Amino acid sequence: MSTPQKSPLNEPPPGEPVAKNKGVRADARRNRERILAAADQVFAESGPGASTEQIAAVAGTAVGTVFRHFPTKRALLQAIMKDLLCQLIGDAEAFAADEDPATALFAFFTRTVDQAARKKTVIDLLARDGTDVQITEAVRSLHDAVQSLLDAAQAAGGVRPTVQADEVIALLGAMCQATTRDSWSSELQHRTLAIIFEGLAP
Amino acid sequence: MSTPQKSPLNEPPPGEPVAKNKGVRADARRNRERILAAADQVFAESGPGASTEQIAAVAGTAVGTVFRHFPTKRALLQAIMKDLLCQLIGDAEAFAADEDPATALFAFFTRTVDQAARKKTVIDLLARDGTDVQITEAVRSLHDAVQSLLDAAQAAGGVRPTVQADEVIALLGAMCQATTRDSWSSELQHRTLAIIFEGLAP
DNA sequence: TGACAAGATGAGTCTCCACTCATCATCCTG
DNA sequence: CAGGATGATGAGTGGAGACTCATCTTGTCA
Repeated sequence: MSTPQKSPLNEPPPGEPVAKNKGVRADARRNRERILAAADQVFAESGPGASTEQIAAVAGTAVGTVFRHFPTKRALLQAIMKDLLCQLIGDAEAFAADEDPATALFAFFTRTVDQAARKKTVIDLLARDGTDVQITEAVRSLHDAVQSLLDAAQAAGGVRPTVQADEVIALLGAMCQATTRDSWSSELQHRTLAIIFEGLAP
Repeated sequence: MSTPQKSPLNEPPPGEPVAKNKGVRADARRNRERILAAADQVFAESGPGASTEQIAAVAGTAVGTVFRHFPTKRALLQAIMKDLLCQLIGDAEAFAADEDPATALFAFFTRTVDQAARKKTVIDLLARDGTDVQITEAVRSLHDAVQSLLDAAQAAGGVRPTVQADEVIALLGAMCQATTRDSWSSELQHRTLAIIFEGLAP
């Protein structure tokens, strides 16, 4: 009962934007990355039902290692979802910068749905919020990003002014789930998107 | 090894539209109904993850009885999905008869999504087809029903002529899944539907 | 380089759930 | 109303998967 049983290691207080995680051993950091990558891949292929063992196998570690880094399967899922959200937000900003405002929103929409068809994980991401503070926070950021895209598009006359951001996000989530669950032909997917875009247009 | 081990009992050859199931004992028929009702309720509340034991409890039977009637959890799910599909088709026909063609499609659409918000089962129903011949067949019927609704609406000038039935069904499925998974406010739900209807309009 | 703490390992535990079967109850027919 | 057949029962089986922990390995720092 000397109690040096376990050191958390899961998410050290976010000192800074991943500030090189000072006292953490090099192999530990490496493993964490591998596990994250493996989980991303496995969840993408098999959905959230995939087993931890499977992830460990792909990562080339033992199960215990996975659980050392992420105390719960749920925690692992959340970590990935957070990453994905950040990537989505990045996409949104990129489109806002590159495309003209009238099409940036549509381009972002299409891109996201396309990706969802491959990454089954994105499902729960846009749908469920009641998971974690950090996730909820990331969702808010996404909302903001979509809001900007929408504002610009409306200012440019590309989208009807009465449309609101939560409606866009709702539609986005719905389409992501749908393309994921059963695989529409990409042709059907695009025809369906076209209808939605028509509904958003002035 | 005298082998009177088991009599199937699950879905006797569809002699006629449920022709009173001749040789079937009365309590058996009663139990089948109870189980079906219980499963409908439980799956609606807890999603397809609900355990068979739970369903048996609600039905007031033993697990064994459930498995006597439906050899597999999947089979039970399919039976319910089939019922639901039939009900949907009935709805579609009712709306086609009552409403004017331009709005019948939209009314049916709204009704279905509203119901889905309550019945979690409808999700997999409209999404996944690769389950069973009978289901696939029922899905085809639904497709036909929507097709009629759509044809009439287009003839009446209520829907853009380029819209196709599979697109409508895809949108319908997507919205059902979405409202089901996390509960939008019914207000958001209707605003979102409005956008889609706008997209379908000429 | 040696020593020790941080980390990795993986067999084992625990829980949950779909499904089975020997036995008992009920229906129905003659 | 008797007796056989059909159906109901529910403890038991098997398997899957999340999570643990005693033990071994390795990175790191003096």
